[in-house]
Amino acid sequence: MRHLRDFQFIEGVIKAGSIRKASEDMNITASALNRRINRFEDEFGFEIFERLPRGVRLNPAGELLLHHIRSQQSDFARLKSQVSDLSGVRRGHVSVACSQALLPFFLPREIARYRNDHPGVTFTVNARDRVDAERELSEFASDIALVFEPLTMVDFEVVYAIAQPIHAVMRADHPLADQSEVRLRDILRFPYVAPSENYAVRALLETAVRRLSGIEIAPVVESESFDFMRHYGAWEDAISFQFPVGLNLVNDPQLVKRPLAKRDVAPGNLLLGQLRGRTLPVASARFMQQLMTALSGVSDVSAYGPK
Amino acid sequence: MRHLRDFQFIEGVIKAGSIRKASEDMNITASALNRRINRFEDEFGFEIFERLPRGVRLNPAGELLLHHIRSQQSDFARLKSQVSDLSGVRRGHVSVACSQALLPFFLPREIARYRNDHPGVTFTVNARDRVDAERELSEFASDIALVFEPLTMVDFEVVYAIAQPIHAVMRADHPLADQSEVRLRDILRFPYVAPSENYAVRALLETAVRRLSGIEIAPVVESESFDFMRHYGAWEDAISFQFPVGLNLVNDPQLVKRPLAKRDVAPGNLLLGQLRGRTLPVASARFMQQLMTALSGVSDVSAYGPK
DNA sequence: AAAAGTGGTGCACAAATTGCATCGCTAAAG
DNA sequence: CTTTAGCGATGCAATTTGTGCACCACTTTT
Repeated sequence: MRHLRDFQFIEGVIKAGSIRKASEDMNITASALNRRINRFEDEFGFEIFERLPRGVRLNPAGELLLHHIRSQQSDFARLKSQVSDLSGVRRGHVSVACSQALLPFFLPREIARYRNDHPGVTFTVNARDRVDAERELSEFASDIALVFEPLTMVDFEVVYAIAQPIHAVMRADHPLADQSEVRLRDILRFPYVAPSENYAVRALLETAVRRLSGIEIAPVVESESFDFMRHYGAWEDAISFQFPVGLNLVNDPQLVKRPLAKRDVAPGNLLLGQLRGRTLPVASARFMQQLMTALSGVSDVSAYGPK
Repeated sequence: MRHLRDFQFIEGVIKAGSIRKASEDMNITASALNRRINRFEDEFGFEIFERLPRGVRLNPAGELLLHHIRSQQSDFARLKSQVSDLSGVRRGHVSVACSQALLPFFLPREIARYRNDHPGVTFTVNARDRVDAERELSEFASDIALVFEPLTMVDFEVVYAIAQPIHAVMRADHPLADQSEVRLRDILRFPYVAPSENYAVRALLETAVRRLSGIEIAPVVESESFDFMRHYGAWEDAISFQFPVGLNLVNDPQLVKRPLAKRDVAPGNLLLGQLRGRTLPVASARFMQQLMTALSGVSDVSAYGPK
């Protein structure tokens, strides 16, 4: 849209760090771009960039303006989504930032189901840790976040929350597999893999283990990739940890999952949220509705695994 | 601002009802204006006007767009207010829609006090009944509303509420003046003036009187102007009705106010509010804060009258 | 049937925007 | 200490964009 061009240029300059670099990215001369910026600052009444010898950087007023730009672009997208909604076809784009655990099974299923009803809606899905997810919300880079135990929570408006006990995933012939729930002490005697420090599973395990004096967490393999850890089980008979929403073991009869005893490890909270106070586009709001109902009937998800 | 020009033209066309009429108002040719509109619709992807033989009118998509325009203009004003706020001087503009009762005394005092601290802030004050006040909020024509008993309340977010018992205002030598509170039955035997039907005072009186079978409200003078009614007391010894926030009798020793008995007439609610979900500009938000503290210490206001 | 509205369009002209060359400046490199 | 490379700003000509005028097709009112 025409009236957003200045804003797009400003965003380009911010990202590039200098007017000249930005001009190369955006098919415009540095001189023209420079004048656009200057003219905008004139009309706006305030400078928004600090001029440094090596380029430009936003000043505090510019930070406020940047947030306004992001917010306005998102508003405009919502407007178009609303308009196309009332002209019959449901169009739009939904962007989700989520924990890795939801990538292999839960989100693909839900998105496919949504797109089955509304083929005009497209999706962006990105794995983000709980800090980055919130940052993306506040930068309007994502509409919806679905993460375990977010940390700061100032801009994160929780729409739906569900407790998820950590499950131990192991081979069906594992010595612990015949117990309906497993104790943390017992697990730590066997080889196990665990995610690295900034993931919720690991944090919950750490706090739980801290109560067992003299024991430390010592995974045989530590990784940031849940995908990798899941596949690792095919090669060594090691226990891994997962939240049940991320699991679909019906296709893999060799693996079973067992909940950790609640008195040992606190359950994690899976939080569905958005930017505080923001009104989502139609498509995103509806998809969030669907996620809520899917999560509230999450026993269905568990049903895919052994009872 | 440059990027809002299209929006301003669109607003002009909406107000004028036809492109040609709008073009006369806005120093532009009908042909140029027409092309701006068409180009905008092209880029927007949807028509926003219905073309009628006698002009143009918004279609549903246009209504949504109009709301977006209003919201964006207000957002932009807030942004500028925030920016000038961080550059030291507090500037801005506050627009208030309020009940008539607050015009003579309460609001002038509060605005003067605010402007004493922040001379850069300007004000718009308009008397609006409780329906129009809410409409103005949702059209972004007013930032703050301060009214008695608003009706629809869907877009009206109540920020602060305070109960106001109706007071009877009479001459100091009136037969009822020696009572600390007056009964409705007694008042109705004397001449009295009352506001017309769509004001909260009248509505509360009507519902109260309806419980006294066989009696009807019969004011000797009925008016929409509280100002007129207050002055009328100088000419005829008649009782009038007012909320205490609107009264400052310290300058008029000839008049006294007495509360109506609570068991006779329900107190009215004075509601301070804004558009639901809106983030107000800095100046408006601070002024609303001041109003809240002023209202919470409203016993000070009553102290201006006789105890 | 005529008149007075309306929105839409081709064309010449005016205005705003852009690209190029260049300046003055500062920090990093030699 | 000088040199160099990169930065933002600016004057001027070229070009793109927007505007005004005259006019069309159409509908309602007179």
